[in-house]
Amino acid sequence: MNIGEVAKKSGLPAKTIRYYEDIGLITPLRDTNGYRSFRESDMHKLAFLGRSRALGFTIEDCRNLLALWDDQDRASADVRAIAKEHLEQIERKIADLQAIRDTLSHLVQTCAGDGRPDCPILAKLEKFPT
Amino acid sequence: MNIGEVAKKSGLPAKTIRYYEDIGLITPLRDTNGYRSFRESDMHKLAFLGRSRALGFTIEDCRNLLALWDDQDRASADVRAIAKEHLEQIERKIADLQAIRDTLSHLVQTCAGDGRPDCPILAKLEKFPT
DNA sequence: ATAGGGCTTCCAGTAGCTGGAGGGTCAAGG
DNA sequence: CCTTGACCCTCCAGCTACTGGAAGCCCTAT
Repeated sequence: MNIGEVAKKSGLPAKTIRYYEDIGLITPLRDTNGYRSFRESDMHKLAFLGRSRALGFTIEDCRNLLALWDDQDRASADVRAIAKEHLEQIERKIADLQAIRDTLSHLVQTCAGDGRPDCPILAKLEKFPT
Repeated sequence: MNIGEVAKKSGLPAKTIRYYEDIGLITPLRDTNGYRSFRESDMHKLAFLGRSRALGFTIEDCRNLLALWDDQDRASADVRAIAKEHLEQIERKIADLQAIRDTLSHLVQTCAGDGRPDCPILAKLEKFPT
């Protein structure tokens, strides 16, 4: 399979696939003409990567998950630890964003949003104790 | 005021303050020895920037907010538009993260997390239709 | 032969800093 | 007067995870 086909099947841009090769996540073969030649197993890995990335795992997490995936003798605890740590990060991020959202939505609501210069948003940014 | 003092007062690292000067957000004076010399107005702007950034506004948003802040004749509608757009982005991001969190927390719950290789997390990453 | 599409590499840029090298400046203590 | 240590300076590189573009080869169809 050439990169175009793999890109279509996996949903990942060709650029991204080349990048994943660059950083050693996959190692497709090469045809005599220099074109990358993807096996089913490469395709499989790319799909795995696409899903992991869609769940917000970092590339390094993905690298580790991929290694665990390849290892038939892995302990599920290792996988779970990565996922749990990631989950906690996500939860922290959600909490942060919710706090921001609350502040911001309050500000947007109290701002007249008309032609006058008077603006509680700027007032808050000016004075709000961080 | 030297950069160290400003850093302490504003809570921003000196590196960041220099960076903000680099990209034209502030323009402190210079002493004869080459040291940056910050006025109260610079300090004030940095505090404004710190708060805007803490609310997740991009640097470009900050630049625009700062310009509006400086402009006594601004229309509050302009400020509100920036904040509202940002708020909507935040809300989208929260929704995305919540979806991820739900998937992930379900996976973490169903994974035994013991020494056995059997792992629903990897199974999901392998098969889940993106 | 030529046109098009697909493939290759390599370089640069994105956002918002952050770390470090290499060096000048200043105030206090010996 | 000299040294020490805490400042300050500039410039360059690196971080994440790609993305865009230039320059050029390959393959198929007409």
